[in-house]
Amino acid sequence: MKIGELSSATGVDTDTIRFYEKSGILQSPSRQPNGYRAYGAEHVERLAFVKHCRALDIPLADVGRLLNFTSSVAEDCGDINELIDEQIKRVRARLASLKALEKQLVALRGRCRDPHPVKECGILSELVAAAQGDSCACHPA
Amino acid sequence: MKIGELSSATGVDTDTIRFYEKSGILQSPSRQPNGYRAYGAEHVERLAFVKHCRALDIPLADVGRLLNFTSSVAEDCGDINELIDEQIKRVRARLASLKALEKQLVALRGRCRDPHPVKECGILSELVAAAQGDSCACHPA
DNA sequence: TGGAAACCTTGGAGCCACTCCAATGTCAAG
DNA sequence: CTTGACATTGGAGTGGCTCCAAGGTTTCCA
Repeated sequence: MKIGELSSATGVDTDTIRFYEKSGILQSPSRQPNGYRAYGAEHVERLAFVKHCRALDIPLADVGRLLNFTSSVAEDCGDINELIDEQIKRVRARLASLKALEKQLVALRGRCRDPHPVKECGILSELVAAAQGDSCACHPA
Repeated sequence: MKIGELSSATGVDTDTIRFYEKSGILQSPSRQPNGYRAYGAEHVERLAFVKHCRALDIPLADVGRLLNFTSSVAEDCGDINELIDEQIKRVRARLASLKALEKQLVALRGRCRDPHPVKECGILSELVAAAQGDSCACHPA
């Protein structure tokens, strides 16, 4: 199985596959006589695992740790729980800050309903006012 | 005003200030005889503007465009509205995908309530199953 | 006055997870 | 025999910083 075939089997770009290999997430496959990478079913599975984890936005370093777990004989999976819990925490923190951000942007946008001369643009004057230390619609006290 | 003073006046790191200068967001200030950067009130204001925009997660390139608007004589501010609207769109798209992601992670986490042997870990078997093409708790059909 | 600590300078590397590119080599179809 | 699709490598670019090393300058305190 060549890299392009692995790519279309998994939906992961060839560049990304090579990148994963270089960063140690995927083991280097054996080579065909012409130098082409030769993959097997186990690579498809491993790469699909990585892809699924990345779809969950799990950092590559943590994906590597999970891959180790799959072949480890560790006593219990407390570390796995912890890893996922941390991921949930990260996502929730980002969600909270994005929600706040959306509010701020909508408030800012509300300062300027229709196009008019730049000098009268509420958005720009909000931003300038904020820069001058005044209170602003987007970041109310 | 030295770079450290500008930094504490605005709460922007000195490295970041130099980075902004290098990327053309802030103009190069004049220099003191000893080579130190010499800033004035206008720099404080401009940098505070940038900081505020960045707090709104507006990309640096767009911040640059906004800075141009503040000193431009453009006819109307339609471009500004558009820029902010795009930013809102980006934030909302990211919000939606993060919400989905949170659901998926929580579902995944639910597969493993308490620590137990790795072989029985619901999280890991979910991820492996997903990698094998089976349906998974985190990405239901 | 001396010496330490705190500042400043530059250039460059590192972060994350890719993504794109150029130059070159290999192979299958028509 | 050519064309096109694939493969290889190494390296640069993305965004927005952040950190570092190796040096120069200034400030503070005993």
